[in-house]
Amino acid sequence: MAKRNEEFVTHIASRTEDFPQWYTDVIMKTDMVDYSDVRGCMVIKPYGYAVWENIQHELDRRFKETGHKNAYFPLFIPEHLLQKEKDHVEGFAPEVAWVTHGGSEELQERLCVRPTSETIICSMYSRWIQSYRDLPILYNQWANVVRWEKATRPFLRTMEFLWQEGHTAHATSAEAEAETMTMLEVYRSFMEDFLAIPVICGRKSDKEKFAGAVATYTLEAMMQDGKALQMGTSHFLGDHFAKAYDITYLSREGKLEYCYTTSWGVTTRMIGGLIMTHGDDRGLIFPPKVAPIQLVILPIAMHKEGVLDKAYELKAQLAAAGIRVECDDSEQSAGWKFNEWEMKGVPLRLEVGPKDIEKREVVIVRRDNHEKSFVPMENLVDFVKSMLDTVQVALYNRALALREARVSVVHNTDELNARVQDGFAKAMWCGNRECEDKIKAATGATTRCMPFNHEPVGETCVCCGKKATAVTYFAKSY
RNA sequence: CGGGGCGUAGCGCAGCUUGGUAGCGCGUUUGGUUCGGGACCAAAAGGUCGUGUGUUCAAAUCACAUCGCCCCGACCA
Repeated sequence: MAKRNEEFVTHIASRTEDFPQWYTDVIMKTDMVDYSDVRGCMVIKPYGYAVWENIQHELDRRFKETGHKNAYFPLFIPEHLLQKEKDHVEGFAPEVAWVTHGGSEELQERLCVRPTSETIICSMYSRWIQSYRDLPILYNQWANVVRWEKATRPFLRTMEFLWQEGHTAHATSAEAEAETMTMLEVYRSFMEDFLAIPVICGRKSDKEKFAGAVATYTLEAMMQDGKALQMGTSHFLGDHFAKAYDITYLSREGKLEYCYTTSWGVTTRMIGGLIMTHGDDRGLIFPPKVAPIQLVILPIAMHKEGVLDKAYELKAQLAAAGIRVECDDSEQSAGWKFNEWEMKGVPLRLEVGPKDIEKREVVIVRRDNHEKSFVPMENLVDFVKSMLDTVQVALYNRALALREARVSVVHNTDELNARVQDGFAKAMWCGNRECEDKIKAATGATTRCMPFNHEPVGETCVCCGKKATAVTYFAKSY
């Protein structure tokens, strides 16, 4: 019956032959999203939104563990507030949506729909912060933002998207820098442990950094087509915003000082990263920790005496153990269900039929490698728990191996150009914008980041041959 | 914003070159047999061919315009 499967996979494009088409096919056919009547905006359907909810719960827990509190700021920002930080407004102005009318009346001052909230939040911080005793302020908000993008793709770039944005204010530069690094590490461990996506952490070039930041730190992941996806960023804003928005405090010594601020965010784009990191030609593969459904029960010959009852009993047992489990008792053939749930990326499948009930066992099949186990019913919960952990780790290791196979050190632009066709080039760079632009024009690749604690891989710039200052990753990116 | 592709039943598509009764597959509905890798038989429902204007006795088909979507590039935390 292998032939049937080949017919099935023609329903979604092959990811090696047409990766973009594969991506679109998979998210549409698994019912994660739908296009809407608004250009560039998507509907996140329940199966997709469940992934976001799992991400939110886990990140929110980690934010609170590191001392942050949630708040909510307005969607609208008056134009005069946006104008105050020069680099920031220059960076965002081209993609801002404006509200000009309330009902039929024209507004005296236009309102911007937030593309990010530094401006409105900093203006509030300037009111709330008077003394060193008010610091630090460690707030986060879960919100939607709007950026008027010209080209969009579901999850990866949409005009409206969901995210969290942390905004903190500190007494000293060192404290704010430490916060920037703390949150980068929160993101790194979340992405690697929870999403099973290996990331490369490092600093962005001046060209690529956040508009208005002193320094931007990023987490870069490699997708299966070798392109980079920026999974999240953490910004050290120095005193730029504090000066623009007049956030000052009276120090212990009685001196008026400017604050130092940070901001950090991750978005629904991570869901796109999840899909493009783990999926295969049969569809999605979710790491167990983030999977909307961790195990699906498929009753075989379910109209035979006792099969459905046993399936429901096993479901209750697994649910009671905290496993996200579903039982598919719909009127479809078993074969159809196998393919459907594989496409939807459920990490484990449990088959139970008359033969199994007789032997007091069930069949468990892994989504990632199709390995089949026969498990005695009395060991079920323990087996499933440990198998979910095994799959979680296996997916991370597979993604890491794939990335390592496609990263290499390059010493000239020809090598760099060849490498970035399907992977990351690691090279020395002089740090000058001219070389960065030249490489972009010649190869389509941009600087992704300058990683921490990497040994130099040479002494001269891959482009100009002058003295190099930093190890840098170059790649084509989303 | 540039280049390419596409809008026909819920979904995927054919039909357009050479104008003349709206087609196929999947899904859906009804009944029956099935069920361990996308089952089978029988019957049925489902369409202002993206939109507008024009050419014509006649337009899904030709022309012009327009809207939308997808991919590549440019641009972009």
